[in-house]
Amino acid sequence: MRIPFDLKEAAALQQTLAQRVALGGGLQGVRYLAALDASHPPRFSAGVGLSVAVAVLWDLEAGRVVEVAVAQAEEVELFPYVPGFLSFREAPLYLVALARLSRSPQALLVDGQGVAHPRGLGIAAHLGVQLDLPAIGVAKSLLCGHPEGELPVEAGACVRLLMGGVQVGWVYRSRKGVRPLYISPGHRVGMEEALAFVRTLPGKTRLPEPLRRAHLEAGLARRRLEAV
DNA sequence: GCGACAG
DNA sequence: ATCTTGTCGC
Repeated sequence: MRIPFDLKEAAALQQTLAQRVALGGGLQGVRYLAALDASHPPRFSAGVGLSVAVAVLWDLEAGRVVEVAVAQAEEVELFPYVPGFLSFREAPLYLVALARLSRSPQALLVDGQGVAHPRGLGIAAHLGVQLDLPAIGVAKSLLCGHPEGELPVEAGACVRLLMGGVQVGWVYRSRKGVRPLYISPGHRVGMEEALAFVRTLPGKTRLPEPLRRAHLEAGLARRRLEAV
C-alpha cells in the first residue's frame, strides 16, 4: 500500500479508489471472517511506543476464534491519525496481520467506517477494494452523516445514516440502552445486507463478539510486546 | 470564518 | 486510541 506524502495526495487517492467500491451482495457462503482492530500507545509516551494491529479469524459455523495474527510497528513511523485518513495509518498493519493468517478470510469486519466517509472510502472500503473482499465497517462513533431521526432505545433498533440525502450506512443499537454503532458497507456487500450480517453475529456486549475479541487481543498483544 | 472530526 | 476502581443501573 502506497502511503501519500500529504493529505492532498491522500484525498486524491481515496477519490480514485472510491470509484472501485462495489455496493451490493450478501455474505451467504462465508464461513471464515477476519475481524480487524488496532491498539496504539498513549499520547504521552512521546517518542517510543508500539502500535499493534490484529486480525482475528472467526469461524462463523463454529462460532469461535480459530486464529489470531498480529502486526506491529513503531507508532512514530506510522501515518498520523487524521480524521478521514485513518486507513493510511492502520491499513498497512492490517495487511501484514492478514498475510500472517494461515488461512485467507472470505470477508472482513473492520473497526471503522465503510462508505460512510467524506470521500466514500473509510478504512473498511479501502481494505475491501484493495483485497477485493467483501468488507463491512463497524464504527463506535460517527465520522460524518446524519441519523435519519431518533434511534429507539431498544436493542436491535436502527435508523438510516444519510449524507446529502443518500443513505451511506446505519445507526444501530446493538443492545438496549448502549451507545449506537455506525454500520456501513465497505465493498461487495449491500446496505441492507451489511446490517443483516452484523445482526447475525453473536455477542452479549455492544460490539459483535468477533470485534470485541479483536479489540481485546490488540490491547493484550501491544502490552505483551512492549513489556519485553 | 465556524463547527465537525473513525482510531 | 489510552490512562483506570469502584459504582450506579437494568
